[in-house]
Amino acid sequence: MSPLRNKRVTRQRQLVYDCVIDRKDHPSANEVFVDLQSSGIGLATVYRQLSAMVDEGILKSFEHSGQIRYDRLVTPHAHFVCSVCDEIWDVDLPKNIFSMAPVESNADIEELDLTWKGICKACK
Amino acid sequence: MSPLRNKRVTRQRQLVYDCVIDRKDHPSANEVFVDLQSSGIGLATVYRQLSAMVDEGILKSFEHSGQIRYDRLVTPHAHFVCSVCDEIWDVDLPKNIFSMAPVESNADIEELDLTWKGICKACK
DNA sequence: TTCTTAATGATAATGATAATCATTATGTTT
DNA sequence: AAACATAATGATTATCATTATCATTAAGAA
Repeated sequence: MSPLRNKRVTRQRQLVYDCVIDRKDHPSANEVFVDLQSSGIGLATVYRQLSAMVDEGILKSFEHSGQIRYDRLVTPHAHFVCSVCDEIWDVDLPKNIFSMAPVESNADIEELDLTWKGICKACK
Repeated sequence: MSPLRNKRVTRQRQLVYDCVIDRKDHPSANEVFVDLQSSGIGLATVYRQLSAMVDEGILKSFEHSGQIRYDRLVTPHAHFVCSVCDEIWDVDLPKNIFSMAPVESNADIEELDLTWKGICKACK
């Protein structure tokens, strides 16, 4: 998926998109901004482009320790977070998880957030 | 579980605890503060007591649309969030969910966060 | 009752994100 | 290629949630 989407392709939009794709992790807006410092991009533009791309379905986002993290992987998946180093990994959802939706809700499930927490291999 | 726990039992601690227990929902610190306005409690004290109670295991917390929500239910459970009215319900975890931990993580799972999202019965 | 010190409350500080607005530059039209 | 309409940008300010500071207060022990 390209960073186009009936939007103007500005130099800044391309920079933000490429940064998230290249990093392969789950950066915050500020981390993207720091990476792109030398380009002279403005912080507000980084925030705007990231949230625009989430609205367009090009990126996903989730909350993590008080800030929004961005994810280049937009297909359904879960996360594993190490409670020691705080690193985040994309992991598979349990098979058939969507069939395990709670009956209490009595509602159609649109999406889910699943985050596993533990100590990663490296920290153990 | 009482709000004791080798801490001094102040009037404010009791007020904060009772408020969360009585509300039966998932209030933010500010919502607790508003409820207790007439008592003259300070906002900082509400924040301090809530996070202290989480540390002590008396309450649980989770992030929701940019703020910390507090939960009187401390046993493992999931949440259902309505994408229309933004209300939150406690729901059961899928059976044996802990046995479905991702092999990729190669780690012991300490806990998990699971939030289902959809449109609730009332909003449909 | 006195004493020790944890807890409080008022307030300032911080950090993340959103809003504002004059300026710039993209994509289209001529 | 030049002009145009307007979306996007960047500098800045504002907002919101939360944390830190510190003088004062009040639990709970002596």
